Amino acid sequence: MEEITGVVPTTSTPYSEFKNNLDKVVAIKGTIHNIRDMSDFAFILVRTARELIQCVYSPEFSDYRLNETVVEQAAAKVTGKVVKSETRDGSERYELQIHNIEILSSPAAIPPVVISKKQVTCELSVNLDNRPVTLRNPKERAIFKIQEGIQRGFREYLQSQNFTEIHSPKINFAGAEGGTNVFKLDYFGKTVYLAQSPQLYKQALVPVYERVFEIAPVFRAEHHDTSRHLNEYISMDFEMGFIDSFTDIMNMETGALKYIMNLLKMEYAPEVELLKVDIPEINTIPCVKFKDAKALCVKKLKNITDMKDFEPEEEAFLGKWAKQQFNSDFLFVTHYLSKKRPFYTMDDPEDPEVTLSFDLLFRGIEITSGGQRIHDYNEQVEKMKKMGMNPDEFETYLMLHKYGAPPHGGLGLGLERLTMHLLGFKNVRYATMFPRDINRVSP
RNA sequence: GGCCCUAUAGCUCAGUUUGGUUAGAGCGCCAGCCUGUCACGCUGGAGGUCGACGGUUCGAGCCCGUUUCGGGUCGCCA
Repeated sequence: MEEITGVVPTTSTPYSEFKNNLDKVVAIKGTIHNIRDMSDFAFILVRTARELIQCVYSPEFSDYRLNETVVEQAAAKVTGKVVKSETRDGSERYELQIHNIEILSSPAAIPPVVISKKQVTCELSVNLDNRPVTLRNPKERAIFKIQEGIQRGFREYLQSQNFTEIHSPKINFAGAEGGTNVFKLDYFGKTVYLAQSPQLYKQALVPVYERVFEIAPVFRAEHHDTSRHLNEYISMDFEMGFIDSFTDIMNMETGALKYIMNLLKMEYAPEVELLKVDIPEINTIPCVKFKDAKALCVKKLKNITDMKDFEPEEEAFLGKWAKQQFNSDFLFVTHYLSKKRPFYTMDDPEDPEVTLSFDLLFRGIEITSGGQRIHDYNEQVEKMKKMGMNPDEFETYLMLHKYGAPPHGGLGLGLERLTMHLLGFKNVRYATMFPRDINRVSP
């Protein structure tokens, strides 16, 4: 066995380590991604956790002789010397002169779709059917590395702001929020429901920890068959106490988004480059009141019928407007109508028709819903009655208010939707590793 | 769920004026060649119940009906 003289690159010390090992012998473990057989030599691209490393086989310096076991998708340990690549464009790159290849595992069949090219070219449903394989493609996996960066940024920023990370139960006895449909489940003979939001739990924890957040799946039994709906998705939620105004929540979100975008630029550069991600610049995010935004839409667009909410066309228009007017990819729309918001939303004391709530539009699509919550017990009970709900059914939830809650508020952010719009996809499923929708529960 | 579109090789798609012998291409796969590729290139080869069922016709990938799968769009929302 040849002596290893260099530092072995691992998933934590990847390709960038190469230049520190120039002319030294290292061993890398990875999957054979592509083989370009030239004449009496060959290029073998090895796929490691985050990049492709070019290895060169030639009888000149390889003790090993290529054989039929060296195939795409075989797991291998490749030993060799780190040298500078000959590149046509003169860019500085390094490669491995193969001394030896040890095959660690061999595939039983060739992949059903081509994953060794730059792009996976099959259609979405075929891609999803073959997810365990198609995700191996560098561009496909970069999507979910970016998604990891988004949730990591959300977590790190909130931790820096003294938020406590929580996990609320996903199996619940009460249907809780209502409005949208919940999945029913048999639970030892009782009917229980899958959580459609951590809302009630994160509010309950405000008097405990003051600031809490959760990144977790939520379940919606909606019969929507669209390019932006999932029946299970990752919700990034936070809730904070002792706020002076619901603008505190918007400021916190602005801070989190700034942090996330910066983190992507700094630590996810290979993926950002590979996917040509257009990372938005965020300074301050402009705000517009719902009724002003609606007036603008009515003025500029035809056939506006729903005066209580926005249609997709209106959101798209407001996105363009924010870009032109404020040079912002983001736009807060505030003071939504009381009747269109959930029962826990606080009404504006100056105008009870509207709420102290907001949505965040990103490039013309809604990604967040948030606002200030009712903290006074009697006020919450009254609002429930007004909305035709029975407060007795919400006894556990109302313990929050009954035994004292500070002024508070929070928001929920759909991780897949944010990923989708950041990467410019037309379908949320491209930004979902294993989507669960009305027709798909596998793989 | 409503409306519109589609289904041909493992994948992505052609299949023509008017239905007519053995249904084509690119990628992938297999074999051979190529001294630096980087979506390598070149030559050759294998690979098809034309989604399924029924109908019209001397004859259907093509026309008609039914059905299933897939895509788009709308209801709602993150």
